[in-house]
Amino acid sequence: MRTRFAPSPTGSLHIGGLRTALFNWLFARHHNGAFILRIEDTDQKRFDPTALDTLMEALRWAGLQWDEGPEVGGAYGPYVQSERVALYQQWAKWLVENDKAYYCYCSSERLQQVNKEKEARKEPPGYDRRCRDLTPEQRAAYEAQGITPVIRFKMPLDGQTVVRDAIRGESVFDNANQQDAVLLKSDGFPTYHLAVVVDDHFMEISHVMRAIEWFPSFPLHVQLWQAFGWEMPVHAHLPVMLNPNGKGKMSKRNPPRDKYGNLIPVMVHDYIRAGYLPEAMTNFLANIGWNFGDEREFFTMDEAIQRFDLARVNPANSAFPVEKLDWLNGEHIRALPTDELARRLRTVLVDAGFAVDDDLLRRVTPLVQMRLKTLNEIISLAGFFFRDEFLPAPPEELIQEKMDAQNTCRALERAYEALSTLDDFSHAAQEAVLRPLTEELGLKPRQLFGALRVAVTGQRVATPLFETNEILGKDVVLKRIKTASQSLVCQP
RNA sequence: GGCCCCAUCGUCUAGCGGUCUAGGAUGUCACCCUUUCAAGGUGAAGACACGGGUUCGAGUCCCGUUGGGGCUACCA
Repeated sequence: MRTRFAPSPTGSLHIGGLRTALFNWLFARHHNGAFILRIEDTDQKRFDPTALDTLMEALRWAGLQWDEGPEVGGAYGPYVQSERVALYQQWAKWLVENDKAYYCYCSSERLQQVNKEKEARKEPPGYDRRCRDLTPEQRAAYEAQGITPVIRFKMPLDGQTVVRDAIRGESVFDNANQQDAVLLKSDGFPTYHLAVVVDDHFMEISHVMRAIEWFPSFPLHVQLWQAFGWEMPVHAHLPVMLNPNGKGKMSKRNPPRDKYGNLIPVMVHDYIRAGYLPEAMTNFLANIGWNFGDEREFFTMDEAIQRFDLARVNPANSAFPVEKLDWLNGEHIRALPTDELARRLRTVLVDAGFAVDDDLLRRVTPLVQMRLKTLNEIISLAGFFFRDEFLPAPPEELIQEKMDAQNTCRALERAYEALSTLDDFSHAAQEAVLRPLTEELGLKPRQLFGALRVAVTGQRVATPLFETNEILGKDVVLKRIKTASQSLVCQP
């Protein structure tokens, strides 16, 4: 079994592209086959020299290593279409010689004119096939004018094309509705239609899994395979991922938003930057349009490989379920060994400009592990551990529910006294003196501990108080409590 | 507009003629736990788009309607 992912390098990798790549990869791995990366860079106008690296980086991040393709090579190369142009030209010519295709000399101006007229007559747009049956004399006349022709496919004028998709079965298209598509452009480069058939054939691809957007050109491809007389691989068209509201497919134009109106990313790199785990991302994507087979939705890619099967691919399009991504990311964060999580958090902190003490990070990590939905949340939740300078909260933040400045100040002073007596500053030792203090002061634990948390961390929402204090150390903690109580101007 | 694809809780899905008074997950809400926030536990609300067939029997098969989506380039 051989599958391929064949993106065009026009920018960073689209999240939908990653899903397509993932399904191809899972299928190949399940069957112990090969997963091939092929670069479809036949559109010179949209060429972006940095895109290929970005694309490969995204695939590697997701763990989708390819067995053949750029950088790794393989027996069916080259794997970049711009390096295969001679092959496409050769086979385009073969089609012309065998009366399956023809040279077309029409200018794009004429094509536009034809479409304008068709539109006026309320006819569907399309080429009028003027060059389909040119005499040798007519051709010679055009050639004499120095016009570089394109090569168009001779689509059968009548009859039907039956296509077979592994996910939805057979569909029938009337040939009369089809176009004589351009196969070879006047710049000598192939269009997608020619290149995909030639490459899938010579690269011996056994299963083509691609986006449903290709379905309308499927009859053309089927006719091309037949014209060449080559055996066609199994084709499966994957459903599209729609915006979370179900309106239109995910794209940069038509930016997707979650139910609160927040923009959600479309590009893989934006998810990387946002602190999502590759384990979560692939797990999430595998659950869209495919399912594990039992009721589990949380699984590893090794487990998915064991079970991956085209029969469980759902033909229906789906809205992008963003909330599940956050949930799954949290689950994967919790499933990580603590030192591994620390390693990944380190990158986030360093990127945010913190000087990271690894010993400190190792102690903080267990406190945040069950609280993070994304790695980036470490900054807002526990960034205070790593900041050089302490940023105290405004004094009013110290005052808890049903308390006032006076009793808050008093409580902080009493806590200061209690903690300063401790030689052992472990969280257990702190709790042993602070919990009785709540009763003595007639406060609820949430009131006293809440005030202390704000005093010590500078935030209302933070890591658990005693464990946090233990890491910060007695000196720092006492100093911050004093600062806090002084900010409240207590009455004696 | 034309061609094509699709249709189960808000969302992702299970269901491949009888086991469906439709299962799971997420999200929402409530309660429990609780030092904040999480995590965890318990529970609640929540769907077979509609109309015809076929069949002893339809969420499951067929047709139509409606709705949604995709495509309609010398882009992929």
